[in-house]
Order: sequence, then C-alpha cells, then structure tokens
Amino acid sequence: MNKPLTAIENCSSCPIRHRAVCARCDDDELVELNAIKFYKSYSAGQTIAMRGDALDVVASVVMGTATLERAIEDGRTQLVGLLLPSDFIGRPGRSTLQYDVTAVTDVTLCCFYRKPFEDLLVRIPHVQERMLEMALDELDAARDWMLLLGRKTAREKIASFLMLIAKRTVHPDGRVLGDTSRIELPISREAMANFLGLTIETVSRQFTGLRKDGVIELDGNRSVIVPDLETLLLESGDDSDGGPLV
Amino acid sequence: MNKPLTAIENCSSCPIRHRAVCARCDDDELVELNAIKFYKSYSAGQTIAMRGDALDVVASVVMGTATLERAIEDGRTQLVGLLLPSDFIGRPGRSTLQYDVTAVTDVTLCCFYRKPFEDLLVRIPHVQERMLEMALDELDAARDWMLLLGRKTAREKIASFLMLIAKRTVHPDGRVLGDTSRIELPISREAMANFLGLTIETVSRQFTGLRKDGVIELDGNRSVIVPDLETLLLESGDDSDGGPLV
DNA sequence: TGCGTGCATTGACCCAGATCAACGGAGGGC
DNA sequence: GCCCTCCGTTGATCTGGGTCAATGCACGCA
Repeated sequence: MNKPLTAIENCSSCPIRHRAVCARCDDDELVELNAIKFYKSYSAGQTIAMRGDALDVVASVVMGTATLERAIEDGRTQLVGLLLPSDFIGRPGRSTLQYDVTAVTDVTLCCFYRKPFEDLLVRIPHVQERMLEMALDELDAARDWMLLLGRKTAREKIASFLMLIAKRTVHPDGRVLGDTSRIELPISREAMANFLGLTIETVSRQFTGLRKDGVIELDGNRSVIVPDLETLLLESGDDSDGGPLV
Repeated sequence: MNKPLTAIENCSSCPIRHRAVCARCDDDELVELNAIKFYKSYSAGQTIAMRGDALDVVASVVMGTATLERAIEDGRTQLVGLLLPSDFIGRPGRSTLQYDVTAVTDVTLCCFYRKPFEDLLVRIPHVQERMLEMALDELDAARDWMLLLGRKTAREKIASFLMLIAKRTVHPDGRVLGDTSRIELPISREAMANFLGLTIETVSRQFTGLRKDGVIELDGNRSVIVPDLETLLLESGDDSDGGPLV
C-alpha cells in the first residue's frame, strides 16, 4: 500500500507518531491527519502566540523549546509549561489561548487546523483517547510542579529542575537518562527563575552552591555535568518510588 | 419511554449530568452508565485513598469537600486539588493513584467501576470528549494555581483563594456569585495553608490584616463576609479580563 | 463546673530568598 | 583592535514570611 505518507512518516518527533497517538492509526487515518497538517518555524525569542489570541490551530513541538507563560501586569511572570519536542500546544474545544507562548530556541511546530482536528477526534476514538491521556499526564506534571512551587527550597527546586530535564532528554542514540550525565539546559537563567518561582540571582547562587558542594559541575552556561545522579536526586527532595515519571 | 433512570436522574451533582457530559446521552446510554455506578459515603477526616493505592474506580463528588494532596516525607504537604461537588477523581487509563485523597467534610461520591467506564468511553465519543474537556479545564486551573504559588504574595494568595471559593460556590437558589457576599470556607486554616504554600500562622495573620483593612469581615472561623467583591478582586493580583473562570 | 483537646490567633525573633548594585566575560558589529 | 550589549555571577543589605512559643476560644465530656 503506497499512500503518500512521507511527510507524516518523517515527522518522527510529532506526538501523533512519537508519543504513539497514531501507533494505532491505519493508513487511511494517517492520510487524513496528513491532509490537515503543516509545519511552521519560529526563531529564538519570537512570540508564537499571546494570551487572548484566537487560536485556530493546535500543534505539537517537533524541534526546539518553547515556553508557556502567565504574567501579572506588574511584570511578575510564571512559567506554566515547558514545551519540549513531542509536547502539545492548544486545546481542542477552546478557541482562545490562555497563555503566552514563546520560542526560546528556534522552534518547528507541526500544526493542525483546529476545526478539522476536532472533527477527526470524534471520528477516531483512539486519537481522542490519546489526547485525554496526554492531558492527564500534563495534569500530573502540573501537580508535581505545584508541590515544587509551594513547598520546596531554592536548592531543591534547582535539583528537581535538573532531574526533570535529565529525565525528559532523549539522547541521539535514543537512550533516556544514559550514563552520560551531562544535562543541556534548554532555557536561560531568567526562564529557570520564572519556572521555579525564584529570582535569577537565587538561581545563580544555587548553581554555585551545588557546584561548590560537588553535586554538579558547570560547563559554560547551558551545560551541567552530574557526577552522580543519585546525589542530585537526594537534593531534589523527591521521594518518588523511582517509578517512571516521563 | 420508561426506563429505570431514577437513580442517575437524581444524581444532580454528578458531573455526568451536572457538568453536561450526559446532556447528550440518550436513554440507552444512561442505562449503561447507571449499570456501572454506585454511591459511597465518607465521613469528615476520613482517608478516601492513598498514593500508590490500586484504583479500580473513578468517581465524581456529589456532596461535600475532599482534597488531593502530595507530601514529602519530612511532613511538608501541598494540596494539589480541591474537590468540590461535580469534580472528578481518578483517571481513566491509569490504575494507581498519584495522590492522597481525604474527605474534609462528609463526602458522597458517585463511583464508576474503572474498566467498564473506560470501555464506555470508547463506545460513546461525547463522554470521552467531555472527559477531555474536564481534564483541560483542570489543567488551566492548575496553571493559574502555579502562578499563585510561584509569584503571589501571602495577601494576594488569600484574596485569590477567597475569590476562587466565591466563584465556585453555587448558592441554594442556583446563583453563582450572588449579591450575598458571604463566603463559606470549605477547609480549615491548615488546609488553606497547604493549598497556598503558606503556614497556618501566615494565613491567620493575613485574614487579620484583611479584616483590619476593611476588605473582609469574619463570622466565626469558616465564614467570611465580603462587603465589596471588587476590592477583594483587586487584592488578589488577578488581571483576568473578568471573563468566566470556573 | 471544670477540664481536656483541637483549632485559631497573636507576639517575638530569625532566616531564606528578594532587592539593589557592581562586576565579568562572551560574542558581534564595525 | 574597540566598544557595546546581553547574560550571568557575586556582594551587601533588607524583608516577607517562617519558626517557636504563648494564649484564646469553642466544644464535648465527666
């Protein structure tokens, strides 16, 4: 069966394949998805969408890093989502965006027109099911994040963040959490501060503190080497049973 | 058509009706739902379920208030969900619970056996759709909550919490946010502290402060009178465009 | 009527992290 | 080469909210 699936086949980071929404799609369904999808790129620093914008597409991150932010007028800003490859933006069933979306590196999105995507969800139950699963996973992540924001110390917040990035990083060879204990930070100190509910000065001081205590080594501003991940985990205040966290 | 729908018809606070999942269910579908559902009650203070418990039911709150909590071993606790009537507990597709669920008042749940409920989701797309919508609403709420935890002052946190409860309260006559500006607090000072990432002492001091400044009046420990909701809204630090939040 | 227990309030003090300010180093344009 | 800008680090100081401790108050129970 040779149908024109190349574009979507090649979209290996697209959640529709990568996170297995469509592991169960048959060829006809893939063609349908393919028909309503297009790619769009943004350069680092660019605003992808702003709170209140009408949103007639949903999208998934193929490449790069974007952030979801909520701000108060006086400038205080809280990051409420970190969008890495395979993460989903937008919500079927709501037409305006609640948050500011910004590209922090160059970003490529795989977009779907919202209306036909919604129609498709009704027709193909297992895609709908996958959307629900993704939303609930995000909800769990948001709740862990709430524990971090409400109850953890600055040092624990930094350690937790490093563990989070380490766990989410997929190495070129496909491994996750490999013995290469190098963590590439996808965001700036400022974005980290907004992620963790801290100031950039405190973030910086905690990095210095962890370095002086031998928990981490710094290699430039965006690269952290962790001699022993177990030590870092202890610092994070997480008592998770070691189960898979995503 | 006289089918035995009385039980589910009477379950007016059940989200399956109340939040309109099944506004679109036909009689046969209601019978199906009815077949896998049962009620369960808990008394105030009782643990409904603990983190790690196997979870073979999903449920919605019919009456009372329950909390979803995440704790670290040293005792620090963060409330990650406040479950009021019509809220949903549990997630289709995952068998173990991530959080502690506690009844803070007497609680009645409308429970569905998870497996048949999941089967039903696949068969009845608009219920699946409603589940997704509810999950995404919760996600939005969680993100606003993250802004509160990460960036708001103690006073703003208290004011935001009061606004949240006011907005979610449905008065006996069906009105929401009526001119009766009395807010009944569903939880103790301790639970509020764990909700807001504060200590009970700080919660208490902020209540006193708001009272001394004439923003609120206290009537016992569980009842707050707000002369002017607009003033309270200003204190909350929310710049929401006044749109419906819920 | 007094006592115990569990919440809430208040006071005194302290400290983690914010704030304000100076400095350093890596590009990048010319 | 030089300068400029952006980002991160470090230092000095301040303060909001935490900590520790005492007190108040309502309710149940004997």
